Amino acid sequence: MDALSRAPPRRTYHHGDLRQALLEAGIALARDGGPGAVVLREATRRAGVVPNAAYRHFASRDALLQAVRSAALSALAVAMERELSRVRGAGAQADVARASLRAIGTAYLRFARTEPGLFRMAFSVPGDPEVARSPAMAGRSGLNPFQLLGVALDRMVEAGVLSAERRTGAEYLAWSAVHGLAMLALEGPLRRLSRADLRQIEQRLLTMVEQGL
Amino acid sequence: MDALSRAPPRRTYHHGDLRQALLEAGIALARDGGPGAVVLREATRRAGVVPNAAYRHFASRDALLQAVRSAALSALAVAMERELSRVRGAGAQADVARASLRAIGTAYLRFARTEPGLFRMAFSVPGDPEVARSPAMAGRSGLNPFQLLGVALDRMVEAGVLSAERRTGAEYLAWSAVHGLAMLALEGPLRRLSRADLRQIEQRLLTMVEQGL
DNA sequence: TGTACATCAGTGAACGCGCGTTCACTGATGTAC
DNA sequence: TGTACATCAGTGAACGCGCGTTCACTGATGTAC
Repeated sequence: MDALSRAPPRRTYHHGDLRQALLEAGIALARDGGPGAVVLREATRRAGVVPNAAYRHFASRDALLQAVRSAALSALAVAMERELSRVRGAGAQADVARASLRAIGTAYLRFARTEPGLFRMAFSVPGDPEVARSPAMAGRSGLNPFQLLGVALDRMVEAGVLSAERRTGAEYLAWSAVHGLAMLALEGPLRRLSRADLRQIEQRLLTMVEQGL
Repeated sequence: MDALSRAPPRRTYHHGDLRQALLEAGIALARDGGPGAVVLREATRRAGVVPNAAYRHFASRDALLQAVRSAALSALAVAMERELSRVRGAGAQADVARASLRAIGTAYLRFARTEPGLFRMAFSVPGDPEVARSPAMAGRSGLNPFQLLGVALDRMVEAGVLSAERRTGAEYLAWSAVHGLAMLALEGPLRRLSRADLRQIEQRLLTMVEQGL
């Protein structure tokens, strides 16, 4: 256990890229265990370094936490982009627009299911900037998850599927629905649902959003 | 500070109703601070009792936590019932049904806004039984929040506003939407929204659910 | 090419923290006769 | 009505835990001349 989590002894006095190593250790910790599992001392252990060495690279535990959170948001953005890329090419503009929104939602829900630790990291950490502009939180496109959702909604307006009036604040509505299901399934009362049932509900939820927006 | 949180010294050796006192202290702690703030030692301090005395009444910290969680769910149920009682009497069956569902949602969102600590207590605690039948989680009607939602949806079917087919699992969809908004507004990226903006989004969300179901 | 020295990135040891929980105890209460 | 004694509900003292963080340090690196 412990031996596995320790890095092999270094031959050099300097680490090389401790900051990156700590960040990666933090991400690994978040992955299985969520925010609470991101423990500074454990990250240094994994990097094969003495605890206080972390302070050369992060001002505090919270600074590390924020860095991991950015990475989690970025991973979500990438997952969304991947799902979006499967939509392109298909039929009429309206259909593409709708499918794009759905892809965003699908990716969000799948991310929550397959990376619960990172998902909680991304959204249930006191992270100060609401949805900051930092590229650290973005995907390849340079857009963060919230911005990707916004673009998808814009496309729906362009395609004439969503009125400009209803467009305003629509990200909050769509986001809420999808986020709520993710949370309830993750650590709420829907935890015990079978994966099949859950998937079905996910699809119905996305349909509800599509029709209700 | 500390003096305030300590109970006046007892005159009797026995407390009288320590279990209840600990539970109430736990609720107070949850109220401002959420689950993490429910600390066994602090609860005993407030009850004016030595830390380990708690173990006569709760097997562990987690047992206390679960009791507080039940109380939080019960409080939510009561809030829903209160909002529901304002609907009765009005017009056509269909309208009443729709208004009832909306009342449930409104109460849920308001509870999250006005009692954030209890809200988090109710839903982000590892509480084992998914939505248990325990009366400790219920309101005056004997129904817990989830069951109240179910009844409201049933009424919509009776009123012909919702098809039986779409009824199945509809609680998950409605619940998700409302829960997601509550969470995002509470500790997520929507935290900084003004209360007025938030209320407006809440209403739009409820409309989306109504139309999308 | 070689040396002096400032700067950087680690080490080693120690802190205080408050927590949940266990142990052996004692004061108070209520029940049987 | 009075007493003996089991049971109950508190006390007192102590534990180990792992954490984040601070301090004074030293080994390695790179830059100026």
